[in-house]
Amino acid sequence: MDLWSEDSREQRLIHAFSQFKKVDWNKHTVGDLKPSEVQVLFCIKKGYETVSEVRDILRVTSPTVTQIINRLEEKGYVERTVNKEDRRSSQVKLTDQGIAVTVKAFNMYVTSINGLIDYLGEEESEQLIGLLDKVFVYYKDLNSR
Amino acid sequence: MDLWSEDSREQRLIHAFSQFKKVDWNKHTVGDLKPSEVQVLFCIKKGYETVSEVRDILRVTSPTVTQIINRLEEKGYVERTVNKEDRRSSQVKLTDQGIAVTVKAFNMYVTSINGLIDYLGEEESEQLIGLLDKVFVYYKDLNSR
DNA sequence: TTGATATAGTTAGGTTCCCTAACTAATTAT
DNA sequence: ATAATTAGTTAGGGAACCTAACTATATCAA
Repeated sequence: MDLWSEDSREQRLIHAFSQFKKVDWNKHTVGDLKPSEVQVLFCIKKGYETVSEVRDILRVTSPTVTQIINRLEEKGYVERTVNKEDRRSSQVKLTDQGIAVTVKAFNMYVTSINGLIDYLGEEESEQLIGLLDKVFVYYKDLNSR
Repeated sequence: MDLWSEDSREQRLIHAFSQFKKVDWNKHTVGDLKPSEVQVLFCIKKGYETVSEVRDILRVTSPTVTQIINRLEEKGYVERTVNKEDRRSSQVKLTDQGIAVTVKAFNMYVTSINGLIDYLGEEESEQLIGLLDKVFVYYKDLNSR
């Protein structure tokens, strides 16, 4: 099989990856929230409350998280309070408004994702999750060497 | 199952998607080429030679392609010539230097992807391609309604 | 205990990739 | 012939990231 052929497994995988990256499964605008802001709100809603925690869950850098939280604070969706035990770190909490908008966003995401899950079926959905994780782990290990 | 639980299928899929988007399977720098430039070079190497064709294959807009090609032209990797049959459209061709760098980039990409294919095995690789395409098609249809 | 090192977070500035709006020039349809 | 369409371009901007350099606090080690 000629590697330059569009049908080689390598090419198909490269193409599938590129295409998939462009899928805007998370591009529903929820009010004034950008997708990255929604992701951070989800993290906080789940109970991760410091910049470091959010950074590790989302696998981005601290400045990225700081800046997203700055915007969320300006919009009145979160509040920072200094941790009494360790004054270097701050606890980020959702405001009432923040909770409302997060729940709203979450419902939209779940509805959308459920459409996909219905389309794929239970078995293929699980397969997909497993494979995506596996790919992620492979590249993570590759880069940390 | 509580939807807010990290273990709900919805949450796991949302998380898997976010993580996967961050995988930098295409972040090997090849000389002075950015990943987007590599993708365009691959298209041209495959024989797509107008802005419109590249745009449709990569599913971006014309200005995006134009600007990438501008940079590739500055770097001496491609050349534009006006199409005699339709003077609105231009044919983009690789220079000798362009061919060399494209082949080099392609070899790097294939080597990297083959690492993944080995890791997943033949069956799972095909499953992955199939599932990614399926997701892509689902969202494409969803958006065109 | 104090001085070095590590950790949490921030600010500033930059890169990449992508977009829309507004445009030119050429072609096709009425 | 003129209106509409198509191909491509330029200009400007936004989203999501990053690194470098910084402040402030905490911990470790001599």
